[in-house]
Amino acid sequence: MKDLSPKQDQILDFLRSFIEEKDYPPSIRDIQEGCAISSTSVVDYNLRKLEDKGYIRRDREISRGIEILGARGRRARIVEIPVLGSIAAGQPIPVPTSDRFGNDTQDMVAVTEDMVRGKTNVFALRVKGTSMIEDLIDDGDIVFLEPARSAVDGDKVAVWLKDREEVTLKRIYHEGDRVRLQPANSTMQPIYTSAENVEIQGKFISSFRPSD
Amino acid sequence: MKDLSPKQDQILDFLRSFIEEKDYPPSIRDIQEGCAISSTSVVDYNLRKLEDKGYIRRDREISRGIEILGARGRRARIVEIPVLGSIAAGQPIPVPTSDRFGNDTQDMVAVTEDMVRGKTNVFALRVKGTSMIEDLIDDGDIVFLEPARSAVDGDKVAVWLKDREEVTLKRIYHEGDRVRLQPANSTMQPIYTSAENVEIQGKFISSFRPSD
DNA sequence: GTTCGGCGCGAACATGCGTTCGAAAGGCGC
DNA sequence: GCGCCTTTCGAACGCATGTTCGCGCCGAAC
Repeated sequence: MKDLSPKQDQILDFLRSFIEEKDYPPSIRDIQEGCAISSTSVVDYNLRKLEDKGYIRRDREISRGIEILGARGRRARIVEIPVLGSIAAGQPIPVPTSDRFGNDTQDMVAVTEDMVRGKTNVFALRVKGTSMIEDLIDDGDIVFLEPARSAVDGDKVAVWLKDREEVTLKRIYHEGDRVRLQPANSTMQPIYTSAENVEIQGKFISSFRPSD
Repeated sequence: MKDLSPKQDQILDFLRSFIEEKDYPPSIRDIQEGCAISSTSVVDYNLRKLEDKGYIRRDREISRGIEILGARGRRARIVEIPVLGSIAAGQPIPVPTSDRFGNDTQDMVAVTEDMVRGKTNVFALRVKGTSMIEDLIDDGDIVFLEPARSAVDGDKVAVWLKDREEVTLKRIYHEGDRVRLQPANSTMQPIYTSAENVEIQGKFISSFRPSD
């Protein structure tokens, strides 16, 4: 796992840029041409070296069976999260689409999965307004939520208010047969409504502030 | 760009999971086996259909020359950002390493590049303490910074304090030949020090709060 | 019924591509 | 100089893989 020869370094660089551009690994002969090497066996030789040193992984007998390891290669699992819309701005958010891949032009953000704690089906919303400012959630923040239909008192949840036809982000408290939706902003009043009127959409996981 | 047959849908799914797992696209025959198709020509046929419909791109005559387009394929540029250490906790942070890829075991987070506004060489730090709480930066947050050697008054910057040998995140104000490092916490006092004593490391871009 | 187009099938073909082998050309210590 | 190892070279071998073509199997339109 030490330093590598200039040629190996060159090959590694070529590997990266090739994959970056084409989205699939190069063949031995691609590398040969790309690095101006005279023989395929030289490429093979150095590839073995790189494998020994742990920089790449190769699937033998398989064309283009090269995988970059280490640093960039030991890639953390990356999840792409749809940004479904805005929250607490009065307008309804689109119902979480069937995901799969119909949502072509939809906003997406990608994060390492530890940023959403390995949860699945996480979605995101843009926060409008400062109703949760004391929970350090500001206007313009992006909040990550995991789908949920229920929550315990004090949870920060996105809820659908049937009568208002809007989604809002608040702390939730069950009080008998009604629900208190508590903003984290001392200048704002809680919303009291009936339990039937609220439909929990998701629970707060984490948040991101795009800019200053 | 309309709906696709069950077989095409299946192939597309297989493509995704294969690439996800192996890091390189499957061959025609890989698809054949993986989807229990009896002939390679059937795969080829449906692959052409998928290409016509714009779901994939193929490089002819090239083994495994398949690239997924659309939705997941038109992948947003993802940048990996090193989390260099903690800030404002008293201990120094390691000097931003030479990047390239010597930093194997280093913590990394990946985000879409719009989350760091396309800046380059961005790095990240974990925040310790609540000295910036009123700027909505809490203990445990991860802040993204762009390298900078100077800043204008009011900027949130990470500065190296030579005499204390520590890095801290504060708002900076130049006051004559001295510098005021202003915490965003009314219970804390600003730090006054000489301009020579501070070395600006980076400017605040954005922040992320991992958990509730 | 017949026809036609979408789709699947299997086999053969041509070539892309990984692998192997023998030989030779450097470094490096002796 | 002499060994010994690493690296390079060129060519051939052979499997892996993309491509093609003729032939069936429908279901829809006529």
